[in-house]
Amino acid sequence: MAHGSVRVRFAPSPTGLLHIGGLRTALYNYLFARKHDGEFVLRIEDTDRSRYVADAEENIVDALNWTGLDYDEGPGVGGEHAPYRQSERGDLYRKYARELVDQGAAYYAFDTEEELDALRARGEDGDGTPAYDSSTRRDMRNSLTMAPETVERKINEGDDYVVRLKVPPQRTIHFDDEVRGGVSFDATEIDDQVLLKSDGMPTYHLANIVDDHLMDISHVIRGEEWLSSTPKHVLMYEALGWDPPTFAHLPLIMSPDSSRGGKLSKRDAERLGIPVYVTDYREAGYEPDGLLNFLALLGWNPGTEQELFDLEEMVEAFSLDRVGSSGVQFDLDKLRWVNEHYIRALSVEELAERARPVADAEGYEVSDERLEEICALVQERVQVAPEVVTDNRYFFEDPEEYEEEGVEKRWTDDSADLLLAYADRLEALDGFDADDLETVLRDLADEKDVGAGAIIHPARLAVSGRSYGPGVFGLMAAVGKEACLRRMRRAAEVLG
RNA sequence: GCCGCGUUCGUCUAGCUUGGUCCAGGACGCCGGCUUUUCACGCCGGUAACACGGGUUCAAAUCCCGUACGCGGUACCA
Repeated sequence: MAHGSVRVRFAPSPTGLLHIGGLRTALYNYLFARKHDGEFVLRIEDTDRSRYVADAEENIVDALNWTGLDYDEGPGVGGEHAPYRQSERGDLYRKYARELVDQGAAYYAFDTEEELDALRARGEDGDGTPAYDSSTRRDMRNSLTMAPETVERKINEGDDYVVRLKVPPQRTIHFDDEVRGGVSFDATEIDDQVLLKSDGMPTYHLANIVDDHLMDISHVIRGEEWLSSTPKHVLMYEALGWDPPTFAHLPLIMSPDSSRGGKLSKRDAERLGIPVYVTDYREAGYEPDGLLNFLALLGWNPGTEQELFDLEEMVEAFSLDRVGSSGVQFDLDKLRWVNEHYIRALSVEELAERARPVADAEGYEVSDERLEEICALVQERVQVAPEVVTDNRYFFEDPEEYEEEGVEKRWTDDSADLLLAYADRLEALDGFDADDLETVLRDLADEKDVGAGAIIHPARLAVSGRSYGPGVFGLMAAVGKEACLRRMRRAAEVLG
């Protein structure tokens, strides 16, 4: 490695809410930095005024805070390379754009977007040669073809111009990628990229390399969509006489929809019920550590059979050479499975804290004590905290209907009588704890000479409306005496 | 179209550098069983893959070539 210390950056564009793929990129950068005792920098790439979204930066910061991916430098926390918003670093980019022009590695161009679009749209000319390719622009209106005085005059007169990278003809640009190995591009395939836009703002390409160099970034870890533009970046590093950082391009997160494929888009994800934004995961009640754990495994593997990691363990196990190179499909089931383990690791109090706002939002009045009792019962059967409430509504309200399949299978001719008898005995009971409920039921079953199941199943159906759930006795105790009696008697009546 | 990257169970993947120990291992999902005179958890078992075609070799998931397919890029967006 050419660099002494590791410095990486997460450089999102504030064009909207932070996407799940962005979080994974941040995670890998974070893991790599911590693993090598390096620094993790947050840089906001807000050079496109037209796509700027005011709240986006705050959302990005919130997401990083929520997941615990602490950055060492960035907006808000500062650092010796501040500022960390590209919109505040404009002069820097203009300076290096000029330097590139002075070195002959870039040039001023006066062609309008419309002219270029028209040329591109024309496709091939009659003789089969393309109307536009990488060499075409060399014959257009720019500082390569015009007299220096003319160029100077046009600029002084306020004509719109851009600065373009002058891609050298006939060259192969090669660079090494930590996850893909060697990658080569033929320079004739590379367009003369705009570096400085006519509004004076840099494009991603210029801003990116200037900042990565000035901020002393050692490793650029980003999504694969950047692989094709990396040769342009390499060319710029060369022209400026800078050492390029080490590159690592991560596989893209794809839509699990086999018929459509492609990058996981907002539309696809919504259609498939997959949350796209980090905010959505937070609202859905996923554990941040669980989300991170899942994301780490999406494109990386530790080389061992370990699947569950806390952040520290992930840091320890992480390495770029175990990052895969093919696109990965998002698997919601696996995320839920991972999250389930994080739910189990919670204390009952912690789970209740998470369930509280859900219960409140649903309008259920429940004491902390009882909510904890419920959490203890369902902790091992929910995958996401809100399900404590939303999948177990019978704790809060009488069931309105009874699961058809369960009734068919468990409700028999003698069920109503047994249930009524059970209810009567419970009514005479002083307390209402699970042990008593069980004793009474088993005694009754013995007397009536039936299996305990003959009462257990109907009781569950009556009290919860379902054929599955936590152990019946604990469940009934949590539901409470009054409600249990009411529900059993009603079921006896309704189901016969 | 062109350029680049990729292709092992439905999905995430191990294995590929240094060919044989792989009739390919793990995990999610799914199915079955055990346990529980209640659901689940747990445990046990099962299902299912080297994209295709040519080489090279005594031997190929592993090396080479080609094809197909997928994805990315091809913007004064990032």
